Amino acid sequence: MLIQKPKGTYDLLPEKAFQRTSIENKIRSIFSDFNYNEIRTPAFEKTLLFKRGIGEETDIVSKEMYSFNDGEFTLKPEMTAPVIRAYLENSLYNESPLQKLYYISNMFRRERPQAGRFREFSQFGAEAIGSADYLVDAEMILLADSILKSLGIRDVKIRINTIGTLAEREIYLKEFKNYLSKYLNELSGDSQRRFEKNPLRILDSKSEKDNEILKDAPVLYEFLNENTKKYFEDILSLLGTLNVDYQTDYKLVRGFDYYTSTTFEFVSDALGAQNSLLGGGRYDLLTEQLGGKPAPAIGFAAGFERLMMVLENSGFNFPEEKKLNLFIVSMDEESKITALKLITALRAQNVKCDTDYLNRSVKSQMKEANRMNAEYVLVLGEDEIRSNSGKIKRMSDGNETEIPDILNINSDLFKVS
RNA sequence: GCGGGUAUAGCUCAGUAGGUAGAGCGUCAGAUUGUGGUUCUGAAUGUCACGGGUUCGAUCCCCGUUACUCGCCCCA
Repeated sequence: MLIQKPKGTYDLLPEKAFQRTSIENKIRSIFSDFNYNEIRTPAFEKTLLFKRGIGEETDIVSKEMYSFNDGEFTLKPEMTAPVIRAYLENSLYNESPLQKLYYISNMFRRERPQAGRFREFSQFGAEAIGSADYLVDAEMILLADSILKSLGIRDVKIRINTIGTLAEREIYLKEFKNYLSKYLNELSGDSQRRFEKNPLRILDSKSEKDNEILKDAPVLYEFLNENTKKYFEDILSLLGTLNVDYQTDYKLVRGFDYYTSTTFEFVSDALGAQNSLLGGGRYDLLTEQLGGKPAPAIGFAAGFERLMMVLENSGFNFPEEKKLNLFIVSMDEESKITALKLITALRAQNVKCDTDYLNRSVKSQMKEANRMNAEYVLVLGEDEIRSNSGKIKRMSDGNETEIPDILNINSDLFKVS
């Protein structure tokens, strides 16, 4: 019995891996344009970091983490807490009061896999730490939007909301739970459970009946004070000025404990049930929760697998691997050795070339060259070795060019295209 | 953790009203022996997911298991 990959993981075979890498590079260049710098953190952290950061009660921490060494360490299930940990541990605030960081990294959650959801998955995201200016909120949304736009993605909707301060939310939750308690028996089983654990999440329930009940529920926005509202309105008007197409959604909340005030989400219909492509928000209290000095911060994270799904569904024109410039067909021991010498010299001049290693017939080697999409083929045999001359054949039209001194072939021949 | 669907060649999938399997694509070889893409000819490859039951006989029917997949939950 062959050993199979673990549930919820996947292999990226060469074609897909190349596509993936080229999309990554595109994303990096946008981050760079926005003056965000890459940060890399360990694949695993102390489990305590996630308990404190994400919240002990969340599903992720309570039942989806890959922990080991008697629970001391955990494969990272998300990036914000590790980035903030690194920020605090390395005192990045001493280098510059505003840190603009991005990452592209793998993460791990032991969830039930489904479309767009894996156990080892990849996210790209950004964190801006150190400023409570609403301009940073706007820039963050602009950054996320620019990345998707640069990839030609048009059919995403931007939803934005504010969930206010902790104090404001407490007052609201009291009212909200008071309202819901009248309908508790009518709520879906999931929402009845959420009522105790995380009542805010009832707001984005998928149940129709829940949504019927929510129609007349108190609205969080109305419980926010003037400062909070103004901050939010300032972001919205700025986004309007910048021609960002968004919708406010007063029911948009976030799953993790560390979020405060601004929240946003980019959703796509091309994704199926897991339609959230990107999500983020402000988390002004996280640095303190992790035992560091106060620092207001905002960030977003986007699912890489889901992004690739959207691109594939939208017929995205993925770049292709560079063509093989030259394939050398060899026929005997001596020509094989000469071929290897020759391609070694050419490779040193950045010519992408290869030769046969399976002692195949000339015909099969030609087929192989064709399969590799080689631009030119050179056949090396006894005659060519003896005379140190031969012909390179251009595969697109079969034209052959006389090469007088094979051993010192001019690499410029292959540089065009 | 809960529910639905699926499991046959490397890939996409047929099929047998129960008699141990096929196609297309791909791979390999050949079409007078040193030249590809087209065409033609030929070949290899499957414990028909695994275990049990019914049966003279199961890839097909029944039960169980596992894997994959979609959805709930959760989240990006």
